[in-house]
Amino acid sequence: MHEHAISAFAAHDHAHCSGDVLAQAEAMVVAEGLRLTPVRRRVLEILLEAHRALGAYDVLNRLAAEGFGNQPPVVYRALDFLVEHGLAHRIQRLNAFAACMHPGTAHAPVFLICRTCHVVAEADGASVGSALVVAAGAAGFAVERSTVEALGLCPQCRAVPA
Amino acid sequence: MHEHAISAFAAHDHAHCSGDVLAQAEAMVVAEGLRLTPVRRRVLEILLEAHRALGAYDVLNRLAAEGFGNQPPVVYRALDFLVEHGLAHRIQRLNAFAACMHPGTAHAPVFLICRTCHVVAEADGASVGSALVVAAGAAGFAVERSTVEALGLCPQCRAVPA
DNA sequence: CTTCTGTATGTTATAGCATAACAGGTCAAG
DNA sequence: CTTGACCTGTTATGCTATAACATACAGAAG
Repeated sequence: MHEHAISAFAAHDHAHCSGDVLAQAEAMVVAEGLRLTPVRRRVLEILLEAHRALGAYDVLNRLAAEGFGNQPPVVYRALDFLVEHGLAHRIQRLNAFAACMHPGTAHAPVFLICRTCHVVAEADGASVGSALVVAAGAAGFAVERSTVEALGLCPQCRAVPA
Repeated sequence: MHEHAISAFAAHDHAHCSGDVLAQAEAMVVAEGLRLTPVRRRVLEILLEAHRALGAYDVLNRLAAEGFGNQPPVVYRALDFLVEHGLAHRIQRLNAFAACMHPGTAHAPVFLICRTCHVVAEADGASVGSALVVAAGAAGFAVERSTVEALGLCPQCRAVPA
């Protein structure tokens, strides 16, 4: 599981990884008795194809161009569904959404956002999460959900300074 | 420095802690050759008085009621200044802003947001930050800024379940 | 096969958050 | 007293998100 962030930054076959994730998503949705409807599926595909975080309206524009509804609630509902069931994540810092790269796996994701190329990678946040629980516990605070996002430079952009 | 989160949740004299922080802020601003103008100072005071996260328009409404400009850029510029210089923090999850409770101190803040009473406390995030740097480093990512926010229950709200 | 029911989608309207661009004022340095 | 830097004010607009209601559709019950 440690190689996800690395592979997200490395050159790779997007069509292939998207296909894998989509297959996992379908299996997971069926297993839970949920429905990956055309709109939801297409939104997930759009996020997977983009392979970076997209704003809700970016997704909406693509949906509309394909004959789906072109009003905000259409895309927000689909995004809410995906986020709710762990198939996508919301990137608070960007007011944007990104496909989850390993759905079904329990994870406390950490997002690494490159300020140059805008790629968003998902890293294993288990150690960060436990440090957070400890720090919060010292204040008597019970953590239920957490958001951890880092802004910086990805390996490629570090290697090629602007 | 470990007691900040605790004191933020505990009952205390807001006027007193606000005054302290404001004095620290003034000293810090002078030391750096910056200007804590009336609008900026008033915005900071408003955040300190509220003692929780406020939306930009909440702050703007109070400003406007006191004769300052009543257009969004007025408050956003003041908030940007405060955030830029560490006198306030942006809470991404809430699209809101909170005064920094110990300006001048280098810190990687972690925010603890109570989902019931909406109080926001700032905890020491040093351990969380270093875990984050390690996790990101494994992916070759260089962290420059990070956002760590936890949603959950504060001590008071845990004690008195709804 | 039809009706019922829950869920999903479509649509209208509006609310909330944020910034670009330009105009005018203040103040200290030269 | 002019210049230049910075701050404030204002207009206008754009982006993000949701409430509320109407329609459609699939599967279960009869």
